[in-house]
Amino acid sequence: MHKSGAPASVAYQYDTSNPLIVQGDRSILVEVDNPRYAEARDALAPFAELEKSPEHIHTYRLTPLSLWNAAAVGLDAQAMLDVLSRYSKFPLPSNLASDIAELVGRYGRVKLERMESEQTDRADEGSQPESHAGGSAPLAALRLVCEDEPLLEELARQPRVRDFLGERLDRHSFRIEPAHRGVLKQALIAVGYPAEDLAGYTEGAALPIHLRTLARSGLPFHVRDYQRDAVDIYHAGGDVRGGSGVIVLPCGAGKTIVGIAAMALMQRNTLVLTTGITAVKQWRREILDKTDLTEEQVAEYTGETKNIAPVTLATYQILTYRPDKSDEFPHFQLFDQRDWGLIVYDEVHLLPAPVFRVTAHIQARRRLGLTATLVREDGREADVFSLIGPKKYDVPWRELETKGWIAEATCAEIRVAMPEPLRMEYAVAEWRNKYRIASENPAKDDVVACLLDRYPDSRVLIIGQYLKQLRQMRKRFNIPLITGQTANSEREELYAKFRTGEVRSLILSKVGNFALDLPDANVLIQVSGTFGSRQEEAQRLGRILRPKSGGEVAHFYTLVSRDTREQDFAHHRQLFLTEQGYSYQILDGAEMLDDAARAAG
DNA sequence: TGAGAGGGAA
DNA sequence: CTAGATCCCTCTCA
Repeated sequence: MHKSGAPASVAYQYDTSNPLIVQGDRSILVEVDNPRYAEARDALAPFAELEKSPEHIHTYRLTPLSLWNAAAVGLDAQAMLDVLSRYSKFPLPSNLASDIAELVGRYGRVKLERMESEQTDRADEGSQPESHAGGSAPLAALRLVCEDEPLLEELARQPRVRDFLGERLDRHSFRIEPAHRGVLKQALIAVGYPAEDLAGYTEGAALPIHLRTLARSGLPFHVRDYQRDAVDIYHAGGDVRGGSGVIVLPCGAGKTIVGIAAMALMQRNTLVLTTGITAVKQWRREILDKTDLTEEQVAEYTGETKNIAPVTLATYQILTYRPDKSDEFPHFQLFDQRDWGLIVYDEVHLLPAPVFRVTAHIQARRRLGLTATLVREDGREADVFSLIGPKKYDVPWRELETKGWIAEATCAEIRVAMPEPLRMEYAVAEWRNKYRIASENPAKDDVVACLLDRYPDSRVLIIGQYLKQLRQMRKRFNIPLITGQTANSEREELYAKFRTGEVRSLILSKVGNFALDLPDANVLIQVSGTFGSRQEEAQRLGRILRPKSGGEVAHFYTLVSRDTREQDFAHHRQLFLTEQGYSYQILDGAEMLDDAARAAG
């Protein structure tokens, strides 16, 4: 997917009209108003992380993890330096080239390999897989290999790493117990040398799966180009380089289809882990609709049904369940119930700690992570990298927009002043209460009214975090409200009415973050949200990204109290989408109201 | 046997 | 930092 840039010998035209300032601390300043901004941003995105995005200058950073993820898809240091040089105002800081080369070069300096050389060759995907009724073969021992002897010595002396090394095999390698494969990788990334895992996988029990060209629903079905690319790249290198990693795709881009296509490629018993029961049901529906598997072959393993079949769908929560604080996780046995050949981690950015732990023990199983935003709010990205695998594929959201797979969307941040008495309340409030006071700013209601008037023919969703605030809006606008307390039957009824247009707008609490069956809308108004959650922002935008029949543009508005903590959190929330190429227009709430009043005469 | 409420967890 | 939603278990009631 990523092409390496110009050859190293090219002389660059450093010019102050270029958009980047590259600094020695591996931060990069990007001029947003520069004509080459979009181009530079897209070139930067594969190996840099957006850290701050105030109006005019954005700050990106080359973090070890962003560089290693790029290295894992084959981007080399020279290609990255080429990008920086091409868009830089000034010659790069003298230390930077060696600094980047050093960091990027660390990925793969140590490798995990299988001990035996007589690796049994597996038949290619095209041919019929043989059946493996007898369960998995005994796990072969592994070795950690590093051609750089002093480095290996240094690593072997690191306390965190030392414990997982077996006997010294020769100058360049140690024996590794298969059980230590995961924890060793975690230790190595923690000391700054992520291992490249080339030890391969156990086959898993065979399961013939074929994709239908005509879905059971009667609609034609085919895997889209980018979905096919994602699976091919995930699998590239067969069982040595392929077979584990993460695919990043926007909400609504069909991650389930990617998972199903991976299953069809592997032809193995598969365990799918998801965030909730509704997701389990959705996966099951899709699998039955789009493959030739039968009802009996696809089982749900959740709080309500505990079936196990060649394809089993489970929730993260049932895995993390522990009776009375014991250290036992009774449902972990699910991992041993079958000879799984593939484990799919849906919404891998939400993977909970105990599932990391068990995943560390099953590193011989192929693993596929799926997510819309690889960023976690808890800083455990390194665990995803070492235990699920590096990022294998992503497409900027805007690229899918250009191709028409997701709707074009505009984003706007509307700053709303707080009324005078509230400003005083805010000023004297305790630090921890300020966010809520700002979020519930009642002046937002007037702006919502204004937006509702502006889009009389659109389907509008209003999403917020505080029930009190939402109830107030329901009262004022007489729009139905759905919260966690709303009975399922009532939810479905409202969704259905919204779909047919009988109900034009809905107010949603945090249910809107999870509801998979929520119909698509054209306009989304966010009136409050969870602190700085980038993921939530992305998820909510995703609600309006389904392509519109007439190709209409979707609109995302986020309402923020001016000069408050909420504004700071709002900025953090926007980072991921900004990285994806969306820009937030800043609007003034008071001006909007004035304009609306004038227009009304 | 199944539905529904309540508590605890992350 | 908080509030809210979800899920899983157990208990109760029919």
